[in-house]
Amino acid sequence: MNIYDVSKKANVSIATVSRVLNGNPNVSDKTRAKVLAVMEQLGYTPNVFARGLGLNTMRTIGIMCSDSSDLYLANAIYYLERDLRSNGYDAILCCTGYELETKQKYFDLLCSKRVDAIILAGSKFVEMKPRDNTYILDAAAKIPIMLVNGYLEGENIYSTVCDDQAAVYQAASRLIQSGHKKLLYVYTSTSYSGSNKLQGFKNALADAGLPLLPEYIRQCRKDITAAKELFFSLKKEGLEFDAVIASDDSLAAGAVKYANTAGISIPEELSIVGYNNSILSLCSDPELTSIDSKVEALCTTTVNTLMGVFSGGNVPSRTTIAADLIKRETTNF
Amino acid sequence: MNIYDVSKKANVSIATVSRVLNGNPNVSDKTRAKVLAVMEQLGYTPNVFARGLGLNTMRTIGIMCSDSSDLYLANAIYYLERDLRSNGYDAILCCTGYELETKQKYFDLLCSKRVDAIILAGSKFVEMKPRDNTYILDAAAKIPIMLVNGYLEGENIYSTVCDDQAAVYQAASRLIQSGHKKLLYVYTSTSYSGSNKLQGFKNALADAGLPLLPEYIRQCRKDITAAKELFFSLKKEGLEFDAVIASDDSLAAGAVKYANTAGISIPEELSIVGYNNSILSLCSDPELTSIDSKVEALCTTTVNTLMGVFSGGNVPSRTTIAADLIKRETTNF
DNA sequence: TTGTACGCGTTATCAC
DNA sequence: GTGATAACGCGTACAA
Repeated sequence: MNIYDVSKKANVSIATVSRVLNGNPNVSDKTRAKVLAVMEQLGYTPNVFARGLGLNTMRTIGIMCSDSSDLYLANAIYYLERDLRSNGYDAILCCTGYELETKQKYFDLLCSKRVDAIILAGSKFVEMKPRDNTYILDAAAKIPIMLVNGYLEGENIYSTVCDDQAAVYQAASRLIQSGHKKLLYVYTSTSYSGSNKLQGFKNALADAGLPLLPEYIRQCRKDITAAKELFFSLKKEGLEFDAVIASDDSLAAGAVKYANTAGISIPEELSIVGYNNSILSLCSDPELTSIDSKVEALCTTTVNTLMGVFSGGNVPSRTTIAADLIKRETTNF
Repeated sequence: MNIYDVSKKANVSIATVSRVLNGNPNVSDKTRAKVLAVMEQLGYTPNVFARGLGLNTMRTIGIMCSDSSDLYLANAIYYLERDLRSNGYDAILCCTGYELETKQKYFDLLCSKRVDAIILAGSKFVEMKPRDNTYILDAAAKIPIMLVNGYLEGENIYSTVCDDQAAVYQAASRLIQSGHKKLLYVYTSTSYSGSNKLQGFKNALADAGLPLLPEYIRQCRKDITAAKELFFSLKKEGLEFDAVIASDDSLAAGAVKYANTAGISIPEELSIVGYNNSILSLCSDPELTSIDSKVEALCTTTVNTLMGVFSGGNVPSRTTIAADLIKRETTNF
């Protein structure tokens, strides 16, 4: 079942069939109707491989993420796929894990699959050492590379980021304004996004004239139980804190469980702010005040930018989107 | 940059290059080394479209799910992609939403993309009315259809399911044995998986000689807050219950929040069992006893079965995997 | 062990 | 407005 069968049955050439297929206006209405009827009758579908061979594109985008079961990334993938599809593109998903070597390997793999672009979801792809990013720059020589909530400068590389720094700055400032003096910042990673959040925290303290004490900045695995234990051990250390800002809801959820267990009242004795406005912020009791990092907007913008790149438009290499502070029960502002 | 360039530079024919490419043993070591060197030097990658055109396969599997940001499905997608890739297959992701019409549309779309098989993740694809499933049966005439935690009988259709019925039966029986008399069952949907769970509940009551009261079987949106409100309204109705079995952790999490708010002690006054052993079971306080539906095993088995189908092996059209009851803090067994 | 020639199903470029 | 034909790049009989 191919274009020849259709052309034969419709008494036209394959060129005409192809024209009908691709909406070329240079076909008479009569011929078009005839061809369409035959296609319908034969249940003909064009072969995407042959088409890909000629056009050298399959209208397919590679999406890379470290772990599609991560709450944030799962949402990102959902929105990316949805928006790509509504633009007529398929998404090939590729979960790379966290090691540089496998990330590079999968990157090459996607390139060799002739995807039309690669979207890097999450801030885990840009490495600290510039030379560890050359594989991305190399790929950008061939196809557009889109970063969702990550930033890398380079030709044919486009970033859409959330203004994490401003968001954390705002949250910390709010806490300080409402009387908190001992803010604890807990974070999971030092990625692009992670270091921006931390910077926002530092700036807020500085602008409020509060001291920046290293023991009030702690790292923790992205794990509710691990976070809970961290807070208990901090308490044991004798560290006093009246507010927690977490770089991820899971850590904030751990803080809630810690406070509930230790008999510390929220938000009277301890205020807590999470990040990502995930399902965990609704599952926690009391519910988490959390920073909404606007995944959907980030993804939609990324896809729109990509479409702009395809159509040769002049698109910004970097777009920043403001976060939202969602107030719930773990803060009194 | 194609196979001709390589053959020219290596002074061999394209056939030889092709043989090297595909690991054909009929090439002398010397020639092979020469060709490989040239490939390396030119940075040559075979064109997948041309290859796909000849072989009529791109080693790509379509994964369909209703919503990739759903906790359960996000995990399923992760494992499916991982296992497919380790078998040398790519995964095209397709989130269909919940409407039959769009599901059908995306199904056709994937078929027209000439994927080698379609994996249906989650039990939301098999409809109650048999005629609403004909689109799946039709597709199965062309390519294998794999169901993850859903069941449909038909040629070239393979199901891997979790024994939900036995799992709920066991949980309910345990609750009854430990002295509970008024078990409330809350569920989200009446899919294949959903009706099995319910049947397990009914059987447990029957085998224990307890009455089956319709007011003790309630439906609720998959939403923590909605669930919490449901329990409050049931209490207001005057319904008494000493145990809750939920078809999803989100409903169980709602039950925990209800009990905490209403001052009901867990598990002394109210025992709660969730389903899926998701992150919510760890976020709840106390942590949820939950049924682990073994997503990873389900996915691995699905992919293995699919590989069996491809290699022409005799594979079972239906595989059942036992669930695990993970005991935590919301039950006293 | 190696090479030649054709088929795969499109799209695009001509000529008419 | 339509038709013939040449790419597109690879796999693979078949021949040597």
